[in-house]
Amino acid sequence: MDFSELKSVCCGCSIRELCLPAGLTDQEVLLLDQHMSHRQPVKKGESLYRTGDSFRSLYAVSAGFFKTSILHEDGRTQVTGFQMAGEILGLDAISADRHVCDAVALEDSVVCEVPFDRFEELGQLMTNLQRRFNRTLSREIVRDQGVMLLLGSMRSEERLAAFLVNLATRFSARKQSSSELVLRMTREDIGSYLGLKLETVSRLLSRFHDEGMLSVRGRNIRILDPAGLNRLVVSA
Amino acid sequence: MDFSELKSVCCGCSIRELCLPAGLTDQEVLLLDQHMSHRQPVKKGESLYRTGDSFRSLYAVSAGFFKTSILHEDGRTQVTGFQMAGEILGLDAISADRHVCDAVALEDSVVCEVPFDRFEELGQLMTNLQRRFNRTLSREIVRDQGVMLLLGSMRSEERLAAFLVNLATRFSARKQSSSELVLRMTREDIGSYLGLKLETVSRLLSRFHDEGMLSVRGRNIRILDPAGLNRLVVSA
DNA sequence: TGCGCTTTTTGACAAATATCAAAAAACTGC
DNA sequence: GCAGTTTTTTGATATTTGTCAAAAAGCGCA
Repeated sequence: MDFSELKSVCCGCSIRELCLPAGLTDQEVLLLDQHMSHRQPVKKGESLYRTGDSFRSLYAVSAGFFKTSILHEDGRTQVTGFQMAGEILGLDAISADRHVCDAVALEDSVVCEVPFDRFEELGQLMTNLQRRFNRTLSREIVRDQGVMLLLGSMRSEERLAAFLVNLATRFSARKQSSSELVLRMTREDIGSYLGLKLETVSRLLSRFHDEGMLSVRGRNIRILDPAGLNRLVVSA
Repeated sequence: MDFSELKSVCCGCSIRELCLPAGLTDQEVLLLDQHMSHRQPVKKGESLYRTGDSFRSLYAVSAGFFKTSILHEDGRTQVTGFQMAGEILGLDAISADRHVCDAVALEDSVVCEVPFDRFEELGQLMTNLQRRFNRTLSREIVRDQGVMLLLGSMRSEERLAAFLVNLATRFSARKQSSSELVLRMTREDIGSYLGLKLETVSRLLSRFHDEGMLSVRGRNIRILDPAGLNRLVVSA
């Protein structure tokens, strides 16, 4: 997808995404978006924000793909998530009015920027909006705890299987194929997210391939045996 | 501390804790607490709530100590956190109106229960309250991401050191000794939280003890070399 | 198209952590 | 204070994952 195409993709989406599943009408959403949100392209490799930046806005990903990562003093980094269209960036910055992670586009992307002070004002006026937003924040907590489970009690093959199943599920929720994945991140990014070294990720992908569970060609992955993958996640 | 003592400890604390650092006056807090929150003792070993319970209230820990854990289908569990006086339980349940973890008291404890529907109404009326609460939720996200960093990129000794430093810091913020820790959880709980086996936790404690960094007598731990511990966390 | 850089794969080996087992210590209820 | 249970410690060994290295594949750009 090239950049000029992306510019026409974005719709009145940011408020909707911040508060989905919404109780607002389409007209309300559209109205709000027009007044509050600002579409913004981010090129592959660029940072949307960096650790330490002061916090002004949340961002809804309209198109593209991001990763977020935190830095340890000694230079090690931990990828904390991958965000695709319809997902929100910046929730962790509300806490201290300062971004505490880096958000980097892994492909040419578009975000809708929502100034947080105006969003908060609006929440005061619209009960429903605020309620949805509380849920959005809580959902992120639940997601993070799922990652803790993954990192704290799964073995490497289960982690990778869970990661692939999760990606496939999110793609299919966005009406993209759930068996044909194009990874936007490196093996190192995946490894960081899963608490594994890149070589381990590579070996596991090769093994899943050899076992007929996946077809792996670089970053193009086809899931051949979804049930088998799921079995690894649930029981193995 | 026995139970009858605990009953006299709780003050008008729940709203304050939900929204600290607060912009409300003491009188406001007291007023709100009297109308909205309900003090409740929880005996050691009892569950405050369980996975699947429907969500009605948040809880501020007034006194005592809790752990939260999530269950994997196959019976494995992952401890997601330990909560002490002044900390909040239940934020993850807002997402789906249902608790997604178990909260168990690790000693006789007291919580302040805050019915969430009434709290939300109040947030609509008091801008400041809602703003504080957004931050509280975001702070939990940041905390969880810190655990991801710990689980995803630290080695066992760094994890344990980070855990001890974190506990000590939280105790001292509550004006308790930061060098004299009485662990309320088992080695297995610690291991689950840190993504390690209980034997590994035990061995590491013994090693820190032998190296003169800690004095370990069962669950009584004295930190003899805080700087050494910190060095492990930051750079090792 | 081809050159240089980054990413990925694979192998051999090393290190970290888990597993299994058994004894010691601590706690619980009476 | 004692008997039974749970928790903790420690040792010997196994397994998993990481480290180092080198070649292959893929990608960006002149």
